[in-house]
Amino acid sequence: MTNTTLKLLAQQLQLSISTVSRALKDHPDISASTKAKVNALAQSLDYEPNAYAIQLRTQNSKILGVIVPAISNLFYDSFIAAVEEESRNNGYALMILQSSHNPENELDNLKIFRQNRVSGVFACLSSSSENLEVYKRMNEREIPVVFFDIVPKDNHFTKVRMADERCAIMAAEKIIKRNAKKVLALFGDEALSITQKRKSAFQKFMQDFAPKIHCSIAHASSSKEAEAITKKFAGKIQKPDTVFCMTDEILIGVMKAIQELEIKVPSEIGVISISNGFIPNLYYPHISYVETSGHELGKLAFIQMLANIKGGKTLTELTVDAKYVEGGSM
Amino acid sequence: MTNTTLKLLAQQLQLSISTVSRALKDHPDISASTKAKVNALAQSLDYEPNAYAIQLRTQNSKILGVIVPAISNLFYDSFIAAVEEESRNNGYALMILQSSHNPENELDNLKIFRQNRVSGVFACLSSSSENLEVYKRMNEREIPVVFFDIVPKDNHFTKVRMADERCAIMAAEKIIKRNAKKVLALFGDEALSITQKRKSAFQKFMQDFAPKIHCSIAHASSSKEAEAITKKFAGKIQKPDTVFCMTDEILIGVMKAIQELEIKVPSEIGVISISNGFIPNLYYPHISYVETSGHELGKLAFIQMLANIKGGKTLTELTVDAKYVEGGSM
DNA sequence: TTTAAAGTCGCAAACGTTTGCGAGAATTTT
DNA sequence: AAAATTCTCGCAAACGTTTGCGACTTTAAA
Repeated sequence: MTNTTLKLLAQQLQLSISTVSRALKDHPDISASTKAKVNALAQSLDYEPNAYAIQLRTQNSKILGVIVPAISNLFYDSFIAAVEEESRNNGYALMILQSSHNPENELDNLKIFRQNRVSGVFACLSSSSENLEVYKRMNEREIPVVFFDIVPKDNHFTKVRMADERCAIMAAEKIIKRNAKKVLALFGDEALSITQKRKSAFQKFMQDFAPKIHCSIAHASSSKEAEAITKKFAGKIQKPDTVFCMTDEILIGVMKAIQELEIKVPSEIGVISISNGFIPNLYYPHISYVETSGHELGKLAFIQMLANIKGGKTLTELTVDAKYVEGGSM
Repeated sequence: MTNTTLKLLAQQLQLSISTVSRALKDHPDISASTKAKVNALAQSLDYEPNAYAIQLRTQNSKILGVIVPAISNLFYDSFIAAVEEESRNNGYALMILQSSHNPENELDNLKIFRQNRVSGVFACLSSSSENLEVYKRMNEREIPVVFFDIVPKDNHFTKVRMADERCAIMAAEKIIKRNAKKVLALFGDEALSITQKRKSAFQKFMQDFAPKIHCSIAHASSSKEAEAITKKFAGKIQKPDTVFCMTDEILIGVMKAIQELEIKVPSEIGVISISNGFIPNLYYPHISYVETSGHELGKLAFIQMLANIKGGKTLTELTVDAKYVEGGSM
C-alpha cells in the first residue's frame, strides 16, 4: 500500500493540492465546510505528512542529534531520557549516536547529522584532546551545538555541565567534617577537563582548609583500576580512613575492594562519591554522595538548545547545582 | 552560510546537475577527469548530500526507529547500544523514543516514525494489554516491525526475545541443586507476557522435578515492593533459604532487605537472579545469575530487521540463549 | 572512408510539501 | 446598481536529489 499524499486527497476531493494543504493546517483562507471534508478524508485514509518533503521545503528538520560516549551508562542514559522527553514535548525528534569514546566515530556521527540537516546537536566530547574544527564548521552552518558534561575549554561554544568544582568542594567539606586523617581520593581519566576541574578544586580546598589531612591522589579509568588501587592502599601500614570517588565507575571498584577485604563502612573507612545516586543506594549502608543529576542537566541542555535555535547565538556556560545526599557511609 | 548543493557545484564547474550527481557516485558514464574535478570541488566546499532530498526522491529513509519503555534502564540501554552499533555499520541511523510505559506516548512515537518514513521500527510493548492495530497498519505500509523483549502473543509479527522459559528453568535447576527447602520466587508485573512465561516455566519445572520444595510465588513491580515482600517473608517463622529474582529491579529490592536485616549470603540465604550481570556483580559475594544479554538481543534484532527489509516478510520468533554465571550467592 | 559501438554528458520529470500571488465568487458598502 | 471588500480557492515555483532517455563526440571495427 502506498502512502496517501496531498495529491491523492486533492484528487479525491476535486480540490487543488494547495487548498488541501491549507485546510489541514487550519488556514483562514479556507472555508469551514471544505476544511471539514478534507479533514474527514485525511482521517479515513490516515494521511501522514511526509516529513522529508516538509523538511526539504522548509529547511527545518525538527530533529536534534545527540552524541554520547555510550548510551549504556548510568549518567548519560538519564541525560538522554530527559532530553528526549523535553524534545518530544516541543515537537522535536531525537537522533542518538554513540561515539564509543572514539573520535573517529564521533566524526562519522557528525556527518550523519549534517546529512540529516539536524536542527541542532548535543555533544559530549569523546576524547580529551579533541579537534574542534568540525564543531566550528557546524556553527558556521548555523547548526547550534550544545556541549554537555565533557565540554571544550574553548569559549566559542554553548556549554552546560555539572558544577564540578562545587561538587568536589562539597565532598571535601564533608571529609573535613568527618575528621579524616588520611584520605584516598580517586579521580578519573587525567586528560578529561572534568577530572581536572574536580581534582584541582578538591586539592585546593583541602589545602586551604585542612592542610594537615594527608591526601593521596590517584587516577583510575576503570572499575578494575580503582579496585586495584584501593587494595594497594588498604594494604599499607597507614590505611586511609576515608575514600573519595569521583565517579560511579570508581565507586564500584572501590566497593569491590572494600567488600572483599571486609573493611567496615563507615567505622573503618568512610566513603563518599559523586553520582546520580543510583549506585550509591545499592550498597548497605548507602554511600553518601554529592548528587549530579543527568536528568537536570538534560533539561538545562534542552533549554539552551531552544534558546540557540530561536534567539540566535547565546554562548554561555551554565552549570547545574549539586547537593549532598546523606547515606550512611561517612 | 548556506549549504552547498549539487546545483552550486554544477554552476561552478559549468556542468549539469546530473553529471555532478553521477560523478559523485562513481557512475561509469562519467569520465575520470570530470570525476576528479567534481570530487575536488565537493571536497573543498565540503558538500554533504541532503538526506531529505534523497529520501524524498528514493523513498528510502535509511532511518530505523526504536521504541523502548525507558532508555534509562540497564537492559534496554545495552540493547540500544548494540542496535546503534549495528545500524551505523550498515548505513542506518537511529531514532530513539521512549514510551515511559505509557501506551499513549507509544502512539505518538509511532506517529513520528511514520511521518519520518522510517525504514523499520524496533518496538518493545509498553503495556500488557496492547492494541496492536497500529502495528498491523505499519506492516500494511510495508514498514517492518521487529518486536523485542516484551512481544505480542500474536503470530503475525517478527519477534526476538530472551529464551525466557530456559532462563527460568536454568535458575530452577540451580535452586534444586542447592538443596533448597523453602524458596521465595519473586516475579515482575503479572500482566507482562515475559513474566507469565518465566513464571509458568519456573513453576512447572519445580513441580515436576522437586515437588517437595516449598515455593512461595510473589509479584513486585518495583524495587520497593520487592524489598517489602522480602522483609515480610524474612520475618516469618519458616524463613526462605533461597530467593529467586526475575529482574534486576527485584534483585535490588531483595538485596536491600537482606543487607538491612544482615542476613548472610549464601549461608543463611541463597540468591539467584536473571540479569545481564552488571547489578549482580556489584554485591559481595557476587550474585549468581542467568545471563540475558541486551547486547546479544540487539544484534539479533538487527539481523532480523535487515532480513525483513531486504527479503520481504519473514515472520519468526527467535530467542537468544541464556547461560548461567556462577557468583558466590548460591 | 563509412558504419557501428562506446564514451560522455544534459534534459526533464518526479518525489511531497509550502506559499506568494492572482482570480473569480460572494458579500458588503456607498 | 455600481464599487469596494472579503471569502475561497488554484497556479506555479521552489526545496535538492535521482534516473531514464536522448544527443553529441570520440574511438574502434568494417
